[in-house]
Amino acid sequence: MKGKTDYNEKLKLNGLKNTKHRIAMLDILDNSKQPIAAEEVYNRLREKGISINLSTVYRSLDILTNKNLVTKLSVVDDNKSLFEFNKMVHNHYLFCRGCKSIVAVNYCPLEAYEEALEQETHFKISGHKLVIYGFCSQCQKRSQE
Amino acid sequence: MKGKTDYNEKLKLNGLKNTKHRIAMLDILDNSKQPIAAEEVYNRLREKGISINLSTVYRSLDILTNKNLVTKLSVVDDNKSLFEFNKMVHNHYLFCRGCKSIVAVNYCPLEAYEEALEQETHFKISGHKLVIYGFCSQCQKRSQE
DNA sequence: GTCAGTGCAAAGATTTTGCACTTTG
DNA sequence: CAAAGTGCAAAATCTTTGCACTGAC
Repeated sequence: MKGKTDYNEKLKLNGLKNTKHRIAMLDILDNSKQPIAAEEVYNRLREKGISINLSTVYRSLDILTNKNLVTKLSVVDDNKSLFEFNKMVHNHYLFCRGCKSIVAVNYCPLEAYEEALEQETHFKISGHKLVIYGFCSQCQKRSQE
Repeated sequence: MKGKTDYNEKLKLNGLKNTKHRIAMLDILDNSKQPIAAEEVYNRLREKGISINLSTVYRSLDILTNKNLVTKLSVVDDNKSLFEFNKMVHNHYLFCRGCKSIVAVNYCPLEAYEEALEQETHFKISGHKLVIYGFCSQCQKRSQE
């Protein structure tokens, strides 16, 4: 468990004020096993006893995303944006079409690929999002029964 | 330019009726250089002089997606779903954060990666979506001026 | 004639915005 | 105190749904 001071500093470094809302949001995202939607962030704040408005959650997530403290992600099959703490560790996702759970995967095979693409297309590549779809082992079992 | 008969057959093969709406939709998607949103499909239908309702567009896109004639895609920075004709050629996308244009890229470096992942995670992988973000050469020039 | 497909209007879901008030630095 | 952050209500945007009508096979 990380100290609140860390979040405190991250905010300061990015020219943002230290409000209990934002610290709690970073804490929630940092300790979430999966990327979560704005409304889920909102619910978890409430569970922690923090009263906040949903529009504030959206606004803050937007700002945190722009400052790169948080990463925004979207998944087909689900018309909403998901957010996660930017751990500065590049990773990807396995999305289970059955139970809709998301698992992060660390290894990324795309670096060489991106270099080749830059040369070929003259794009200046800034990043990528990879989501892999399938069925987790539990959902496979379930469907066999 | 493909004959309408092709779309005709694709629909029939999937147990769908041949309506001018759907044939025109497949034609539009097939000849679009980029994945497009439902509303854009709707607009292009109108331009062709085909009167249709937006909800019908959504419903049909949904059905065509389920039948795998069409592929659904989502891009961060844009809270709507995009659709494209399923050319049965596996590809990926370069998304320009500047002009929001999308370019398809044919080569896919992920096959070996997926096999390794299946073994490691016991997921049954059914596919993936990869979007690479950056700035196209025109937008790079523009920002230097 | 039957069932899939469609139009229309209405509702649902997610996200954004304007404005007045509050809090942080 | 100034600027950033927030709450609230309202709107904007995207998508889905119920029901009655139409068209394909």
